Amino acid sequence: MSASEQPMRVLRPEKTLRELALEKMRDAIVNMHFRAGERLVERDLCDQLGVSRTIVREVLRHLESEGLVAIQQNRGPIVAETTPEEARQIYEIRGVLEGIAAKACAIQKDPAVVAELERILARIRAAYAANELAAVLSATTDFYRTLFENSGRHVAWGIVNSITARINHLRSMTIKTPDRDKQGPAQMQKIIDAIKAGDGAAAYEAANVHVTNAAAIAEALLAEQQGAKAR
Amino acid sequence: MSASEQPMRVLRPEKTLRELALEKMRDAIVNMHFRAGERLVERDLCDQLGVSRTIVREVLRHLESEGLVAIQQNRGPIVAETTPEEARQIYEIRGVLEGIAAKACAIQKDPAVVAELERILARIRAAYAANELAAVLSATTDFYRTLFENSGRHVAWGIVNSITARINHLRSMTIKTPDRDKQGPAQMQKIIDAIKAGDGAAAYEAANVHVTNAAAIAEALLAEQQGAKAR
DNA sequence: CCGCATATTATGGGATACCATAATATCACT
DNA sequence: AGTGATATTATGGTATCCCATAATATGCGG
Repeated sequence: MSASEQPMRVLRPEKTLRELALEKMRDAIVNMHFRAGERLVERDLCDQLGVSRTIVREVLRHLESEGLVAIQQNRGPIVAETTPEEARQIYEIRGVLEGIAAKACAIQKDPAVVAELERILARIRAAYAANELAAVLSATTDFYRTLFENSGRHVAWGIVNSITARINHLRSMTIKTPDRDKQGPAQMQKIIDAIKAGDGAAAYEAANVHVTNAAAIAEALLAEQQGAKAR
Repeated sequence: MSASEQPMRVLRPEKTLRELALEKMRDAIVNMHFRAGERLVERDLCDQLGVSRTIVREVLRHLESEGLVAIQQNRGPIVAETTPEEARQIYEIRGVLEGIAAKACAIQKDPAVVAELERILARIRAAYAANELAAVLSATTDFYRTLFENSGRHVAWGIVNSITARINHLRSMTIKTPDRDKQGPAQMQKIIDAIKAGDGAAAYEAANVHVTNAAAIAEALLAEQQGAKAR
């Protein structure tokens, strides 16, 4: 059969308007094109996105369930503010979830995955060296995605992805921290080493340490901000 | 002051129609008033819920983001089916999240929380004895809610709550299993004991074991079903 | 000029009616 | 029987309504 290799399916990427609007809005919020706490007036968003109010409302509801938008009684949606305490909780959750993904990878011990992770880590180091912080962030996301998807942890990846969006501003701050360009990659290397060794417990630990470390940096930065404000 | 104790606030539970519809729909799906995979025709739901299509659409979108509804290209929403593999992942996630909540409780070691947990566990035992399975489920949910909320893990509780909805049918099956009426409460007692002793690691382990056990039972039941179908 | 009551406006919550299109079902013809 | 044309159903999406309420502006009496 000529079609046995390539299943010849006619795929259609045709996303709905709603999905496009959702991505645009999520992107806008995550990249802070709105101030935290800013009101999101439905009719204004209709103009800005060029879609009807129906769509805007569906999108806002969706983002609410992701925690990026908060809807207050009779006042409508605003950009959700993530408190330091919530950020702490989010880092804690990421710590254990990334831990189990890393552990699962270690147990599988797939050389292809190890190679992929090493390629991505090289990209991260290069991005740090070139001081391209956006590239650091996206490559780091790739690193974790690889961990999750290759161990079949799709549900967990969905959760991590969703909650990480709420602390994106902290992520971009932590990677700018002095020495993080060495510490971060070093910790990720440990994850890879543990996977290569097939050591599940060590992989869990290494992934957990990496997140816990980022959490500590973020907490320090927030405390500093708080201090500066009180001054 | 006569009003000092009871702050005399005129609270308004005034939920929006949308929220009411959302709860009704979620309830209907979780309690399997729809078959898995069944199409959810918007206009029909309008009639059944007595609300406009606007609301129904927002609700369906919301439930999609919770994973209870799946929306397929140009065919509209259907009741999402949770595969055995997804169920496995969900149990794994619950295992670690309930673990960290239990651990946090153990570190706090609050006698009031311990007392509360023991009250709830007594209710669970009573419900098992009376063979009131719905009461077992709701009390078990209370047990875990107590663990999460009293350790301030609100974000994690939200996640657990949401993913647990997707395996509700398995939950009601596992608690019917022979011996689960003894094993389950015994494992929960271990969690309480560890908290009482302030032993974080033991509390994590006990909570994790409880969930892992439920997962194993569910997996066995699913395998059995599969076998029966193939017969 | 201040305090209060009263418009006014902005906006959300919700409902309808409508259109275009895709998927499906029906049917008629050869 | 199988092909093609047609009708039906339902989604994706839009445009407007209406009403209730929160915030703001306005105005008036002292």
